[in-house]
Amino acid sequence: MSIRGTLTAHLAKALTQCGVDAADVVIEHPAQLSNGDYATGAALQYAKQAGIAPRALAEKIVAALGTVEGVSKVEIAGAGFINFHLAPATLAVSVEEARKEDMPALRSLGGGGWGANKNLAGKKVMVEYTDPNPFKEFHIGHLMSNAIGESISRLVQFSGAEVKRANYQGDVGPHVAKALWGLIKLGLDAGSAAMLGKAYMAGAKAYEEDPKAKEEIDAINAKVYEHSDAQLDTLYAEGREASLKHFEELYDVLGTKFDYYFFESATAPKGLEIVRAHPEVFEQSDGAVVYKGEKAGLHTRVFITSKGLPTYETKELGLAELKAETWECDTSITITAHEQAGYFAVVVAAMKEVMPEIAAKVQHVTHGMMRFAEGKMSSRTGNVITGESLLTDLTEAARERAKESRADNVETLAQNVAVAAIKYQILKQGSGKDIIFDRERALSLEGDSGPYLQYAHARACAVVGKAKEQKIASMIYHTDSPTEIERLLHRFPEVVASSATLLEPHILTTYLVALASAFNSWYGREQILDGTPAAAHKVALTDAVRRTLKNGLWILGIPAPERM
RNA sequence: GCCCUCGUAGUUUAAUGGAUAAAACAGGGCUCUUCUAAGGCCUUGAUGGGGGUUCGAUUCCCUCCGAGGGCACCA
Repeated sequence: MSIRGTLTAHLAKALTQCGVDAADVVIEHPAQLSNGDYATGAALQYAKQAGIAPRALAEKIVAALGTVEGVSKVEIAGAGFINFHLAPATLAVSVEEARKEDMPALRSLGGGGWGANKNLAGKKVMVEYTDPNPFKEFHIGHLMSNAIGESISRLVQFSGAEVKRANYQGDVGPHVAKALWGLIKLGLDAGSAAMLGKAYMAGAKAYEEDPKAKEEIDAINAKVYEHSDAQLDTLYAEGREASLKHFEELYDVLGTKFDYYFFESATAPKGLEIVRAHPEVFEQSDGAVVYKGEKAGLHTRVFITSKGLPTYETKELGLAELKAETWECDTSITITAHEQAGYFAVVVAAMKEVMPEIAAKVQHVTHGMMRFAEGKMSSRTGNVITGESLLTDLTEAARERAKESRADNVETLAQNVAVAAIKYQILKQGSGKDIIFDRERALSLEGDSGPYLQYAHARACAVVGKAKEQKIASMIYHTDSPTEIERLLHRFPEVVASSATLLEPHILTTYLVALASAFNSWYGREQILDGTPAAAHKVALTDAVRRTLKNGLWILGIPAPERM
């Protein structure tokens, strides 16, 4: 049993002995390490029920607890908190665990077993994220969805579930028609991703401003659905391929590998079939087919337009069925921006009526929008900032530093640092809030940042490597009085577990910075390879930090270079 | 108008209802002839207003103010 489990069991028993009927026993990690490794406010919580003062109850509880194996000290603090300090030997177990070699079976999980849990063992989870649209730019929102989705996928994997990554892309619809219109009018090359972006911008602008262009674009849209124009189909195929190929290059840099790709061209007919098969659910209204969300406390949305074309809502129903046919899972998570929450709620309400088994598995995770700190709305060139240009700019900034690093490959390091900078800024905060992206801050590559974590990891790697070279032993002495580092290391698996349960990568991010900071501070104070017998212990500790940062960064989807 | 998020140092973010509200950046001052200075050390500074629930509220409830998003043929 874990030390946490042991503590909870002992505490529950002690509370009962004190005559307290405790519904739940809460054990937390004190924010301040000086307050111990675990703590409970049970005495405060149940003082009223017990009819005595909190501190008096705390003393009774501590007396009833007796000795708990693995705990070296129990103290009462503040208003009546009971703080538990773990024995050095208990902490040493965690440190050794952190240093264990990866088990081959777990190697595919990046860092291996340290920090993993079995909370979702045997479960199958599909995570859909990124979702860029071919023919359009890969924008900041896609970068956000990608960073969050990848990290959630990995958290779920670290919880023992089998995960499949899915990417859903809009390869039909008005935006495609706009891009095709632009390609034709401007005579651009459909084989170039950059030209596609240009064509789309032109088409989108004309659609708003020119009624004739709008008519033409609508006609193209219909033709693409119907495949009624061979020439158009050829152009379409060329553009689609170029776009998808380009996205693939970005996924490679970002560290995502999708298992399934779904396309609107496939979900649209499927969705239409579903909607048409359920006239009792979807109603006719002003020539369109709608779902009246009011019956579920929501609002009405159009599923099939009066022109007979499926909307995104209908395609989403088709997607849900397509996913279920492709891979049967227990949970299907979709990551989108918060602006789609209202739309998604209506789709799920409709889904509950027409395919309840599938609807029951659906989970929607939303994130805020990325906005830019004032006065920094455009990139140097004056264009809108795309996800790609942001990456390019960050890589350029990182390259200057990388040139003076120890990296074998400057370009690779620069790219890794850039990915770390951007992903960190996305993952460091809780979901729901808009992300204010400050490019100056991100480009500085200092302080509370992805590169900070990478640097601490690389530094730990260097020390461990040097120790190996000098054939210095590496082992933990249980007699040593534990430092902040051991105590933080012990928390890692629990942090990963709660981060995974809440699907909140920022919990892990916050923890890793605390660990890296404690390590850097200790590094500044201590000479690790000091030629004394104590060096063995310090090397082991450094090794455990290295491994924890490595696994933690892996979960965040941030590369962990060994030299920089 | 209705619905969904969100208001914490100058700025960007932390804080499963708990302890002295934690960091980073920016500002000021130190620190590489010792293992990586993308580092370390010192220093100034905050819970939008008002009620309520609670032993205890940044956290939960109500209200006001403010920001962002959504609400029929876009995705």
